[in-house]
Amino acid sequence: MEEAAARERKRPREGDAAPSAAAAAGAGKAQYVYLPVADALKAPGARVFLFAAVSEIGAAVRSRGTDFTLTLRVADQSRPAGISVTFFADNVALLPCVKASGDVISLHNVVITMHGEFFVTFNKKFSSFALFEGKVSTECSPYQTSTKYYGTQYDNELLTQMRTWLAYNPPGLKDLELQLRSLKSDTTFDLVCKVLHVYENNGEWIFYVWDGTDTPAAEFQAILDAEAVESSPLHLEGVPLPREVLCTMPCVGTVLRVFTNRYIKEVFHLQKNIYWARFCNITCKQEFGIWKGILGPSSRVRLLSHEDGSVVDRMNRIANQVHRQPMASLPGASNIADVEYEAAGYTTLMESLTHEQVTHKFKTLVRVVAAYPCRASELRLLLTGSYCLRLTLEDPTARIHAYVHKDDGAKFFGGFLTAEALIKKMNKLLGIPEEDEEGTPLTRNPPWIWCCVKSYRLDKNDPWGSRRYRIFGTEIRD
DNA sequence: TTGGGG
Repeated sequence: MEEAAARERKRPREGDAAPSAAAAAGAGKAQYVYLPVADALKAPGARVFLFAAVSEIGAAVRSRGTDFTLTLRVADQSRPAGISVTFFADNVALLPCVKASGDVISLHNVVITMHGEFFVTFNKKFSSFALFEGKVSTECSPYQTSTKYYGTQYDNELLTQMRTWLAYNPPGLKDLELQLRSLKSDTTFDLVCKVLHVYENNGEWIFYVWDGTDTPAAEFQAILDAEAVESSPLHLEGVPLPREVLCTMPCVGTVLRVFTNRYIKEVFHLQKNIYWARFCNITCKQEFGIWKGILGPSSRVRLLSHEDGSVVDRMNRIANQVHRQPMASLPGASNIADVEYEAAGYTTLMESLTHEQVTHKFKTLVRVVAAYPCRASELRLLLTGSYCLRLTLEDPTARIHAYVHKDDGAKFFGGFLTAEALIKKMNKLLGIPEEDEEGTPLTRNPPWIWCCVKSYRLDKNDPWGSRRYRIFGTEIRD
């Protein structure tokens, strides 16, 4: 009798709870109390009550049936790795709308299922939920509840416990999280970033993502494959971004292109709005010295709200950023170029690309990643003064082609040089190391140089299409 | 019914 009374006391007032669930949970167990997630897994098929923190927020999408569906990952102390919860509802507004990861969710009458691994299913007929803010607060009432949610006498106490646990175990902190500034090739990591643009073509998707930091400057093969150097691309995508999209890109920090040929269901939301997101289990590599993100079979995309801890952290860092110059060039750019255009302010390449006027002059800090021509035999032709040199300039925000006009060649190279001196200067510019006793080094690492560049147009009728860049007032020092 | 990561 007493046991039954105790059970009754602990049982939330949820009148329509099915008796079969109690039977499934085994005799004598008070099934209608909240269970630690790890314990709930011992009762697959049973309806259970869970009180957990939301660690990942999926996007609401239409199911293959008639409903809308949403997946959250929730965790508690008993299972910090968390478990996936699938919600169904015939209306998006009925799905949980989690404000930030780390918020707390109460789940009543959800069912544990096992399909290779454990899942939690929210059944729209008999399950209910409530969402609470995860940050420490005296506010204990939920900010969203489903219909049929009846709070229990344990809610407040569990909420306080969960908030305390969360304060020491923030859900955003993952050991495999990297920023763009610390990218590494061939490792799998998570990236918290703002998705600025999504491009689709024939089942291939490109996500343009940004976290306010600069990708590391690439090292190139030192043995000059002239063809590879001359054809060094300005960007990885086949079709360059249309100007109206380009102009929405930030002027500081790298916009990383993340490629996939898999359909990512969050893509709909990302195309419609600019979101912060967590790209999970992604990899990266360099192509032509440009970083490229890749979403593989095990990668996922999770939308994050602006209130999410990881996002707030990124935005604070961006707001506090003092250096607009490329991070990799700090503490000081090598002084191999001497710049006349003292009056001009510093401008990133993206700032120039998105400048509202075609024609303008600026001073920038860049690396020369490629040159055309670069073969010694052809470089000699520059000495005749009737050819121009095309340099591929790079900073963390963009690459451009900039021409050293034939009239500016002598100024740029610091006088009329012998062929040998010219080749030596070009090698220095491209970061090609001089041979030493050890033999030819394997990599070249172009130095950062200050450059004056002017932007102009060839055709009045097509100013943007015929836009060119030309280097002026810049001299390569010995 | 639908849908689903370690």
